[in-house]
Amino acid sequence: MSYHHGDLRREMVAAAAAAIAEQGPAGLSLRELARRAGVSHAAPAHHFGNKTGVLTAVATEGYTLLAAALDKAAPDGAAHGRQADDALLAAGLAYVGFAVGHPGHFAVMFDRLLLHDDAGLRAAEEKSAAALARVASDPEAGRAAWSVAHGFASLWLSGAISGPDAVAAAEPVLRRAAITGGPGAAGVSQPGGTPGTPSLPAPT
Amino acid sequence: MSYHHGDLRREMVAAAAAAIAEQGPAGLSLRELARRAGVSHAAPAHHFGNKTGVLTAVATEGYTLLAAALDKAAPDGAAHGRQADDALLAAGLAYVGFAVGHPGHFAVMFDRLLLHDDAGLRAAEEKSAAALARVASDPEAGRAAWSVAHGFASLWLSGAISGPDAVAAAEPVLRRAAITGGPGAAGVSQPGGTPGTPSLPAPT
DNA sequence: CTGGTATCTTGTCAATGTAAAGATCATCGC
DNA sequence: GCGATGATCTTTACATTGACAAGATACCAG
Repeated sequence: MSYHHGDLRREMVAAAAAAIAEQGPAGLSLRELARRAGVSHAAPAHHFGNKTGVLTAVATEGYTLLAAALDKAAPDGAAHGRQADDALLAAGLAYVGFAVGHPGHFAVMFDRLLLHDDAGLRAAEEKSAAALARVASDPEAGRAAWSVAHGFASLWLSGAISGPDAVAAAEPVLRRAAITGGPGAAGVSQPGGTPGTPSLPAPT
Repeated sequence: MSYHHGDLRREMVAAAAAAIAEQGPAGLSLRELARRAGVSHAAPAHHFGNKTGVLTAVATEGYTLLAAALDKAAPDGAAHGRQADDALLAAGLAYVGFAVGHPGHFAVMFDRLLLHDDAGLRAAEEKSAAALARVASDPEAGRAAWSVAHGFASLWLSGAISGPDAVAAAEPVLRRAAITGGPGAAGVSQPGGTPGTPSLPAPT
């Protein structure tokens, strides 16, 4: 084998995501990864530092993919006017579709013990946070929609909710948990709610 | 050191839940557990078989605790009539409260690779499923409410949503994602139908 | 008291993550 | 062309872990 593999990093991220999808983050073995790529057992360490680095790389790719999926499902202009709720629903379905389509990435993205000071991860996180904010009328509505979609996706991936098609099963649920129009719109909005908190992980 | 510890199994489940809360399921070390309990490194294997067995035991305890929390928050009689939505909200808040109060248990409960054929686990799962079904008007409403609460709790524990108090922060979100009354009720921009009429009473 | 069983220990092994130090290659200045 | 420099990968080594087998100890029924 030649020394330079050429595209080892990218290939390892993909292999890691696949392995995580099958056996969870704990079942990921750096040596197994190296074996499948045909390189020595210490090769991954060079690209990712350590195991957490691999998970961080997978999560970074995940946030980028998620941002793209959200943008595609609910393009910029659609977030205003009467179709705002439609856009939010479309984004929610795209969120679920991303989660079941990339279970390995999804399983890692919300892990508390990632390298949250990694610049690439932060940038990717902000991309998807921006995509979410773009379809939500206000931060609180964003959190609500995010919670529904994230919860359904998590429960589906864990097997707690099952069926033939995740997105099809999610649609009535997302409609049921209807996100009410805006702040102070129908529904029970809060007097003097605290608008403030950011929507992405702060370094705990 | 006397041979019989007395209450080793219970103590280890508690220690495991604490360790998982800090370092995640992957960071759990059976040998470290044994060390802290002052027993030999092979003692855990006798009680739990293997590492997955420990996680299964923690999850079982988690489901039991969750069922108790749900029952306490929304007792049996409250699920009918006009207070049905109140009961659902109370159950949702109790769900979030349980998750942030027992992060170690919660982190393991929805792991796909548990020993799902364990009799104790199955029984505990069904207890909490029954508690959920008791407060939901129909299965689909149950899935919707479950998704919202589960999603918010997961995002909170991951740090994606943060603030001073989880349950207080969850309340407006759960209200926002208002569970509409019955099957076929209004949702997000249903064609022609009555617009979403939130049925939750305003906070006093 | 005795046999049996549950509980725990000791010894061992392969696999893993991580680190240090060396080998190979690619690229750029000259 | 060519040598230096840095990136990529290997080799070697070590501590830790999960799992297994076999033995020691404590409790309990008869």
